[in-house]
Amino acid sequence: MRQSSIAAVSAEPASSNLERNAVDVLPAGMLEDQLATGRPLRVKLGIDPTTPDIHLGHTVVLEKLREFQEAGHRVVLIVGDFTARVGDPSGRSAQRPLPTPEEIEVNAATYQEQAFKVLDRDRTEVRFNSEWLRMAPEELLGLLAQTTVARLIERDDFQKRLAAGAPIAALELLYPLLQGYDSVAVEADVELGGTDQKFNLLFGRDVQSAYGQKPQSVLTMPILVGIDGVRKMSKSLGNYVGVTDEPGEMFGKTMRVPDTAMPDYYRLVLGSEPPQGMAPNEAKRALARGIVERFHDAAAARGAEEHFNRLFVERQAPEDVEEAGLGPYLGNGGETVHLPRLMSDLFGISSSEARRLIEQGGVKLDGEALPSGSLDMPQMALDGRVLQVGKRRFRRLRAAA
RNA sequence: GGGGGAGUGUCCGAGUGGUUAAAGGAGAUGCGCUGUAAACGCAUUGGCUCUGCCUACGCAGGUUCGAAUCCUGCCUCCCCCA
Repeated sequence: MRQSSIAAVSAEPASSNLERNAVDVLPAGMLEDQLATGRPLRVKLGIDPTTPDIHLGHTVVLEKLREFQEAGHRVVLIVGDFTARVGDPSGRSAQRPLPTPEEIEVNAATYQEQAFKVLDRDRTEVRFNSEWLRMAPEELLGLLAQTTVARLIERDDFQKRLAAGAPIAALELLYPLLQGYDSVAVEADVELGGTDQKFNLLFGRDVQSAYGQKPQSVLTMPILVGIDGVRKMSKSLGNYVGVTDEPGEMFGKTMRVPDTAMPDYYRLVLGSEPPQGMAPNEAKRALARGIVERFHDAAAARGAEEHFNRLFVERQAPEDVEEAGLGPYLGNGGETVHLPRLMSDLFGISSSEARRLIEQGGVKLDGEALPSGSLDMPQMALDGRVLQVGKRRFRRLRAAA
């Protein structure tokens, strides 16, 4: 059901460069008129710091903001430290647990830093919306008086929930009003967001009107699918590539993207057309290199690919493997090591899971699978060898001194 | 204020007294294969001092030889009427 909102990117050339890849630019013609005035526009984006990291899904909109900056406009980045405590109902079929104030504070700090991996700091104004949303109750009543319940629940997310008999928290109803008030507070000319933000963005126009401002225009960008190739990229689904992920991790996660989702990644993350006539494997490698280069650098991209080849093509252990002493795991009077306990300690898996992995041939010593039932191994047979658990977990073992 | 209904493993979701660690699906993991951590196929998927033991079906008690399934209280949520 959420799939329908993950719009495929049109390859058609847009009328304006800034409208490239956009799904909606509303109201029709307004942005063009605004641009035609030659006046620098105030372009707003709000991000609620509900999770600690920005991922590639966020960068789709950030890249678009960057283009506005390059065209001479000013970006107003709103860190939704207040709205994070309300919870954006966009695209949700149930209310999600809200982050604590402490989490919000921590996330807000990392968000700004990470956003500047894409945005030009000098042309960005960062504002926290608690600045104006922590308003007097009388003012809040004034804001609430600007709309009706019918208007608030007409959004698709709520209609679906109502039809399914799912709960809608009263708090969630407030969200579009607050986000709209952000636009009033910063006097936004344009607001950007993902397609799932369409309702909120348009609602902001009404709020601005109610406060005697000229309503903003609205531009929505496609939602990037996660590395599962199906659902929206999101931290909570675990299908994301974070902008601060290590190069090797970033490369590997990108290689995991299904071939079918590659064109979207090319267009939305790298801003280029997918290469024609290239073998899928090569095309994906080029994509992965491009992404690592974008968020780290060229050397990191090369290193990440080498690392990838080593692990997944040559099936070898990485160059530098972390060491682990066997001392704490000795049993039988210091003779043997109980592998499940060792593995559970080193890799944070349960010892039952470790046993299963051994049974299934997923545990290797210097590249050779351990026979099933290898639960206790003599310490001397392990010393100096590389223990591999699954595809990606390695440790070089050292006997106790 | 009144009436009705629901809470199951990471998630969704069967199961209404007896081989039930609990169908099925998703996700995840492992193996095989390979052009990739793609796709496809197979397998695994509560924990542990592991041929056995412990814990588990919202929480706390109770009935019973035996309960996720019955009873009581509590908590949370949903719907309808007002």
